[in-house]
Amino acid sequence: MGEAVKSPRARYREQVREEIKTHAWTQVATTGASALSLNAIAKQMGISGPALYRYFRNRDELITELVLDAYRDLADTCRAAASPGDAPAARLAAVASAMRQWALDSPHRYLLIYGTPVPGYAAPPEATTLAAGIMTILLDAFTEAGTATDAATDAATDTATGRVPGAAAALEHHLAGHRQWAAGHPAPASALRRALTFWTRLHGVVSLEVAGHFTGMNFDPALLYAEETDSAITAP
Amino acid sequence: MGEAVKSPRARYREQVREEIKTHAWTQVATTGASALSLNAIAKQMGISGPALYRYFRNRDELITELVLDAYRDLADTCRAAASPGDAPAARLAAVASAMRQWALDSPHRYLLIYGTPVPGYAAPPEATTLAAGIMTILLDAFTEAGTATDAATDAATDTATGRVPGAAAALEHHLAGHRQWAAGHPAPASALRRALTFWTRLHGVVSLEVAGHFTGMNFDPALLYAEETDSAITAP
DNA sequence: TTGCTTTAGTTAGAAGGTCTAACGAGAGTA
DNA sequence: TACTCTCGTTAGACCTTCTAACTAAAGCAA
Repeated sequence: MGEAVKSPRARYREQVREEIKTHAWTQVATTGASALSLNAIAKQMGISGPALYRYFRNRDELITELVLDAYRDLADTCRAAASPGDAPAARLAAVASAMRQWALDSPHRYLLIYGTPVPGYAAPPEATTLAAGIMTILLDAFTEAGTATDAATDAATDTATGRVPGAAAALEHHLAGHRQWAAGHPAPASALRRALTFWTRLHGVVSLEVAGHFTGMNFDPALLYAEETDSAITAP
Repeated sequence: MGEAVKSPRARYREQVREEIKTHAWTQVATTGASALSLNAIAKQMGISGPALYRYFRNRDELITELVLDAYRDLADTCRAAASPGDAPAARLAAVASAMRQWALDSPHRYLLIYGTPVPGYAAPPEATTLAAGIMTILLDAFTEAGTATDAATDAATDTATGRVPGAAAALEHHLAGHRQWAAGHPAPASALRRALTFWTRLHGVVSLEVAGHFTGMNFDPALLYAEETDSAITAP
């Protein structure tokens, strides 16, 4: 509010920081975050290496900034995909599709968030907040979906097949008492469980695909992803 | 065969290579693969840095060796967990449990295989072979399990709920024509699909856990893993 | 306008890394 | 005994991150 008008120096500073981040992103996109070099960025910008340390305390601080940008972008992408008017199942399908596309658009950006954490690095608290924001979209949808189909699901699962009870029930019971991560969301335990498995199942496919573990296997990951999306949305 | 007896020089060489790898593993276990330093290993062994280049052409070759060791160890662990006498569902549960334990025993070793690939690095063909070996265990179990419960599953899925058809059927149809990765295994398409989702679902949970994405969420990943194991084994 | 303060950028350099080149010394082999 | 092969050495090129000390200029205030 009060800081709407900034001093010219602060404006310039902001501008240079953005330019550094832009160069960093192209480097991340091409060689990955582990090969990110402050020296190379400086050379590209026509300044000396140490000059960058006026803008970022060290390499980790720059990477942290990139991680937060990536989280923000992913959260925005998911939010944009979940059209409020659509039915919950359609919203979830759209979010799933958007997430994979976001990952494939820039594999290194995805790996920056979900890949191997860099040695000394610790994710900033804000990252947790942003991750919770994505989770809220899922919790909203599963909560709404759950109340609409609970009756049918209960009827189906009470019959023959041995699904749902055992492990799933145990997990739900546990989550009912460990729901701090839902940040006060009034989702029922079943929605907590389904949102969690939605996340882990899709991440399982995407992360293996992005890391290249499907290359050479010669099948279409999109179909596997579609199947897992479907399973995560329609399974009880 | 003919090379059973080796020259003393070759034996010494083998021995030093092993010692280097041992030091490399402790370094991977503590700081992760990205921080692996040949210089540091040499210092620990009391030799100069360049001496290591007599044994490994470069850093990548050492890492490749570690990756193959990790694959071999994971494959052995899975094989050991799948007792031939047990029922397929029990074997799969044991393999799932062993895989998570293996990952948690040394997160960096898991990430060496399934984490962010290092920039210029390409997995050697032997890695694909070893990965296929693990897959064979799953295909065996799901093939055996499938023939035992197919009738019941068909009956259940023909009824009310909208599961199985759509995406799952499309995936199975696709896999029936793209099964090179199964390396000649006579598994039916449903077993191919279930083995694949077994792999991706469990990897989804473990990789997020190992990368620390559950820390701060304050729930027990073991229960989530148990639920996903159950879903992957008992789902149609 | 003059002068002070703050800051951006510079070069030099320490400490670390991978990796090559050239050389000495010893172990294995003929 | 003499040759060859290979191991380990040092020197050094070329990277990296990051600190220290200095210069120059921009902004601000009297």
